[in-house]
Amino acid sequence: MGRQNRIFKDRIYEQLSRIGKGISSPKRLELLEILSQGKRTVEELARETNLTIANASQHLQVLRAARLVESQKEGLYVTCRLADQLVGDFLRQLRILAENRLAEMERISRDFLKEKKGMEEIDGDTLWKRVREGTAILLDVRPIEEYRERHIKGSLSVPLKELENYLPNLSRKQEIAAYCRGPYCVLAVQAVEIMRKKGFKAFRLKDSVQDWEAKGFPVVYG
Amino acid sequence: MGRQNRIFKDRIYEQLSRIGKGISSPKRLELLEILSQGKRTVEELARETNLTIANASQHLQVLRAARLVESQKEGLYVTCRLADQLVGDFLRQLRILAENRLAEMERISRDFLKEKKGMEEIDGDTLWKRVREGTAILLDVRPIEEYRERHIKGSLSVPLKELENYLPNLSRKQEIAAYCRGPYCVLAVQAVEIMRKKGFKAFRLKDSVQDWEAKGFPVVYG
DNA sequence: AAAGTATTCAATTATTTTATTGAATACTTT
DNA sequence: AAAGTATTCAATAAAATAATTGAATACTTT
Repeated sequence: MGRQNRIFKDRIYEQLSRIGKGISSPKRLELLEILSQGKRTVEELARETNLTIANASQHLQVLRAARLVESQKEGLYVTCRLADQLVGDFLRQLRILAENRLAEMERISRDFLKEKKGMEEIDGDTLWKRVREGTAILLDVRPIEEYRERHIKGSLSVPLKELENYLPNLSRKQEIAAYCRGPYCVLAVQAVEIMRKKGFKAFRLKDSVQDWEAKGFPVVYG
Repeated sequence: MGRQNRIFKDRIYEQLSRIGKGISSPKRLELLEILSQGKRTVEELARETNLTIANASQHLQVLRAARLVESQKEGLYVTCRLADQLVGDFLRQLRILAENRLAEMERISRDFLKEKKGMEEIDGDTLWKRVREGTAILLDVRPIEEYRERHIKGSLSVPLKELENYLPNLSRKQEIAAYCRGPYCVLAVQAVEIMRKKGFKAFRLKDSVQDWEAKGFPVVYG
């Protein structure tokens, strides 16, 4: 096939594999998923992923080498962010591919959610209609900064930590849906459990803001 | 965050990383790209990628473990194929992400193509208009089986190996575009070089059939 | 300027992945 | 049934990656 051609191909696929290497470790994928919600310091990332700081820093270097993540010093901390909107889209594609191809994905979710109530698939059209009509209420249970960055139109920011305090403002007659960072973030699951225990009609919306937007529903950018 | 939650996340990201591992090796990416054009035997794959058969077989096992590739014994050979249309789409996304994020991609291509003529970006709309009008001709220089699987509407199958024989049927007055498996396949580059040497007005279309289809142009399935 | 703190670097060890080789397996053809 | 061939398995060595620790760096605050 020609030596030059071989060298060319090897070089190109070498480059493509940089991105593959970036997403070949579970911890790096978790870091990326967190960053898809907004910027974070190395310290925050380490805490959220159960990594030591040195270890998180090392993984972040791999992600920077793959040009998936950018970071800069801001005051005392180094803050990291996804390098591009495209990276977030690509991660969503990866998730969709995995859900389609890897039967284990669904099994793991089912095992985790079994016996938990209110975790059934929610139909977006119905939910959005009810939120608009005011017959259902939609809570964004992520930290407030993430809500400020972008959130589902019509949703209320009630970070999980403040949910208990917020409950008096909610009615037990109304349907309440909670969402967070997506199907593998557990904030909404926890929120629904808390509300169900206290007798609220709570449901979980699996979607992230980006999923919701991809389905054609409206999103508010901060 | 709760032990159960941590275990859940670790399991999910472990699964996602299976796909990441699949695409973390240059050779596996090359195998996948070949398979995106249609099924192949292990032997053919090994030959096209410059791998030993045992080595190719091992990489293919990794790809099967990631559920990206499926294979079955057909007569004397094991034939492999992409497990799903989604896999091909995902690979295209990866390529697009790499082209956007990794400056090296363009540099490597430019270095490879430098001093080669007829490799400039071709505008799809103009090309398609000319092909329709008959003022330009479009050659598919891949092996005929790939053409039969799917090809750009209006294109003619002239596998690279048969190009020399086919040249008498072509006019030096007409514009001739050649395409193959995509921007990192060198068949069209070689075809254009051959034709240019003999005085034909040849150009290269970088797109694969799938790229062409994604841009909204018509494709014929076999 | 000194002290304090967040982050990265460097070195080590453990683990995983890759390439290579030869043997084993499974199917075809004769 | 025997011979032939394509593919995979198994074992090994080489290479790359991951986690851990302590030291070094760079910025802030006092």
